Amino acid sequence: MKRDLPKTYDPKQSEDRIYAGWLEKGYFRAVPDETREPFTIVIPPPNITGRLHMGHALDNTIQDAIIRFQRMRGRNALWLPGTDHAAIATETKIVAAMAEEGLTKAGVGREDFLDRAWRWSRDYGGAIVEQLKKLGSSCDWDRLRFTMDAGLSDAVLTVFTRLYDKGLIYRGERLVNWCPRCKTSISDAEVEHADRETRLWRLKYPVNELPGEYLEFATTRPETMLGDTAIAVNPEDPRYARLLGKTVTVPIVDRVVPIIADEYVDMEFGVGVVKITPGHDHNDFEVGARHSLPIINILNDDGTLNNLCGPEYEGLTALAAREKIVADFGARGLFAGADKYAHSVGVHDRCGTVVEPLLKKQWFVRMAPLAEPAIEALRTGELRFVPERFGKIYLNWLTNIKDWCVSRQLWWGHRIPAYYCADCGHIAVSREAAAVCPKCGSANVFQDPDTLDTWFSSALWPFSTLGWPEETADYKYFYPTSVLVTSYDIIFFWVVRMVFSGIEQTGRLPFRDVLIHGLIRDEQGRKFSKSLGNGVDPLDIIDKYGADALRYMLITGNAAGTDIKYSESRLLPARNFLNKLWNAARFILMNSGEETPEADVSALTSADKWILSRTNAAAKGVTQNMEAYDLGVAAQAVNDFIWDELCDWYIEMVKPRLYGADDPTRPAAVWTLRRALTTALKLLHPFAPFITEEIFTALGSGEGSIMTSKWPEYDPAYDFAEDERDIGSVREAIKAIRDIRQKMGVAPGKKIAVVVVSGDSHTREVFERGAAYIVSLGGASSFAARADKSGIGEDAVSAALGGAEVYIPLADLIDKAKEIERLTRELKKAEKELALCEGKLNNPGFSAKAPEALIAAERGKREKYTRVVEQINERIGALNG
RNA sequence: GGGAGCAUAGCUCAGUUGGGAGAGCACAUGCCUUACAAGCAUGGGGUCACAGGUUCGAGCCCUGUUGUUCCCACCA
Repeated sequence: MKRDLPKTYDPKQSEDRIYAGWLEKGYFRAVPDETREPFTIVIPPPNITGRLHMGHALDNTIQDAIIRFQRMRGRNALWLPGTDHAAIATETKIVAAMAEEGLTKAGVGREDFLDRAWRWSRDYGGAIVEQLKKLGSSCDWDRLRFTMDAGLSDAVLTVFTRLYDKGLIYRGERLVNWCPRCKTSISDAEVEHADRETRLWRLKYPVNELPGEYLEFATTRPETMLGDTAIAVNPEDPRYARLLGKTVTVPIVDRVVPIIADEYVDMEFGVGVVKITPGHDHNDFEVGARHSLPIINILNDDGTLNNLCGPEYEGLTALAAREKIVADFGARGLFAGADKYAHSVGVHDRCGTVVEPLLKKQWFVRMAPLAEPAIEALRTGELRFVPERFGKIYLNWLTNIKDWCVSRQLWWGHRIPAYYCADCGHIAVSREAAAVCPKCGSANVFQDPDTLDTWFSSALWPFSTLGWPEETADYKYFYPTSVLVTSYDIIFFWVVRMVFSGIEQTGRLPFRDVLIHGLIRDEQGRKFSKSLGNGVDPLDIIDKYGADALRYMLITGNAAGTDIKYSESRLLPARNFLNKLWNAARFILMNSGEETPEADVSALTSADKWILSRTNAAAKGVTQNMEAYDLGVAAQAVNDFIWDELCDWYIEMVKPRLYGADDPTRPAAVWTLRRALTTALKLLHPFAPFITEEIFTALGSGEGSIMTSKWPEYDPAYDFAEDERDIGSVREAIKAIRDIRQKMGVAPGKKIAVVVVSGDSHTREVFERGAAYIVSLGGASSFAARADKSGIGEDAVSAALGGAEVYIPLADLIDKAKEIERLTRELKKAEKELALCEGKLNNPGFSAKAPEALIAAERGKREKYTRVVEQINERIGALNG
């Protein structure tokens, strides 16, 4: 296999085999070891609702790159995988699947439904694990966790009861966001706002104390008037001062309600009058609380009107009721008009249904005391976001936080451990099911039917996965974790909740660093979504280009926290780069033979020292960037090193030495090639694990797997600054030769002489590449000796010295070329200015009408730039001469 | 209303102690040169959105303006 590598790299031949090998060797496994420092990442658990998408591929590529880097650096690296039960998302999917069989939740019952949900979670959870493996993820699969595992559920119970005992969880009747389709409450974070085109209706209520007078108001939701318990104006509003304290009658339900004054009413908006419906609007609820207004709920759980609305309205949908109300008002002469109006409405992020504020008894987490230490952690710098700006978003949200509604009217999830006594009404919250009421002894107790918000369990993920609340060895050793990697869209949902849960429950931050990445979008910048049909399956891409190419594409050309516009064309440069590496490896294997020359610094040529020094620099740069989480810059640095320096320069330079089988410097070249390549492979391994392993094995370094090999650190023994400068000079010289030919007007075929500071193979390199003659720093004899050694030949030497057209020391040459370049730019600029003022002066309208001062100024400019152009031309001429 | 981004080559984007304006793709020219045409060599292409300021020096720091994206809140 060593010699017969194919011309193009085929990932399919390698990836599955290599991954199986890693698994077999147990390289992903991590166990506590007090002699080593841990490095821990917990995976953001994917939802078991379906297959992984490109966003997951990005998220997990970043994590794998970091964990592989740390593992190679000697840390005891654990990447803990798992999946999330995704309560509402999964339940919605299962309900939809059941509907196709003609089944409903109520029809099959709770137990049967949960059976289906468990089957679902096993099927999809398994598929997700397979996808992660295809990507090359080096997770410790023995530790695979699921948010509904026994251990994790136990953690949920512990946290819920603890918070309850501390008074941080309470049950209360509040306006919650109610999804009439999913028939559950949802948290504020689950409500999205969407712009809708609607109408602003103007309606009137008769004022009871002043017959014939009406109070006009505006509303976007006429149907809620059935639940009105007041009508409000601004206390400062002179138009309505005389009406305060009087009452109006709400028609249809014939309810007499007061006219009240409240700051909340904006005098500028509409006619400055608002109907107050405390049962169906958050602002109205607060107004109602201030004025002790009754609260009337007019809706059923499915969003239709209930029996408080009278027989004509009961059962109607809100939309149907709206039309009927408007018609009714019209019939009573209480309709004052309607205007087109665009405003935003809250919709459920999972199903897009318009959310109804409804009065419900729900469980809440008291946020103020929990938010405080989470805010403090960021302020003190103990918690760090990368990039930093996401810290501001985190703070902004935490400082405005409201209590978190955690109960959901769903079956799939962690059931709330609250037990109600049907006889005395006592509520007991405990880890164990209560058989009898602890207060009255009645056996007539039942558990709360609701479950917890899915984020309640994910909030515990960094420690519940490690065995907490037990003080396990894993928990003690691997917690707190090192870095959390996720996208910015779940900072509110998840990151914040992990932070305050970690602080509250474990007394420590769950992680120090939070690395935030962006979202993957399509070529038009749109999110991937089912409805747009623009989704891409990472597995298809892996099948076509290989996992390495996908990973490499996702990492490069992107800074942390910014979105990536995905297009398949971005895979090509990644694939091409990996193929370049593949062929460099082929070349080295073809030429290295069986021998493994020892390192002997004295035998190394300048070129060898140069690439070793550059290798060293690459290792240093990549390491620094990896530590700073600048993965894109790190990957680019590896790319530049491999392609530009190793392939385009060193391999080209070293070819003559390799082709001459008895060249005395050949072993040094082979040794250097292998060392440079090996280092490059290691630096690339976090991003492209498969191809690097394949080549590493083929090289037969004796280090075993690249996964467990030692990360290349900066090594002062291979820092050859002088040789770096030398080759740098050669490279400059080659570029300069072309420059000087063009810019100094050396005729084609004419010879130029260039001084370089170095000898042997570089001289030859300059000679061949530049198609020019070269004199080295030591003068004629030195050049002759070196030219002879490098095989240029005596004829060429004499030609170089005798027939040179131009002779300039290298440093001057470079400076001069740059100076000429600069002058040329200035010349262009001056010529442009000159043309501009000449254009003005030649314009007859300008000379006739413009003020004299302006014309004089333009003349001055013309004179100035004419002189400047002249001067620059002179200087360029002098340099060329 | 509050907040955070973005604006750099035709396209997609990198670019932190402030000093060289860059990469990939595309384009042009010449090459199947014994690792690689998924390649090599060379080249053209820039008002770093605009206007000020600080500085010896600004793509980068400060102020303002314009355009654009996203997040949060939301006036019936």
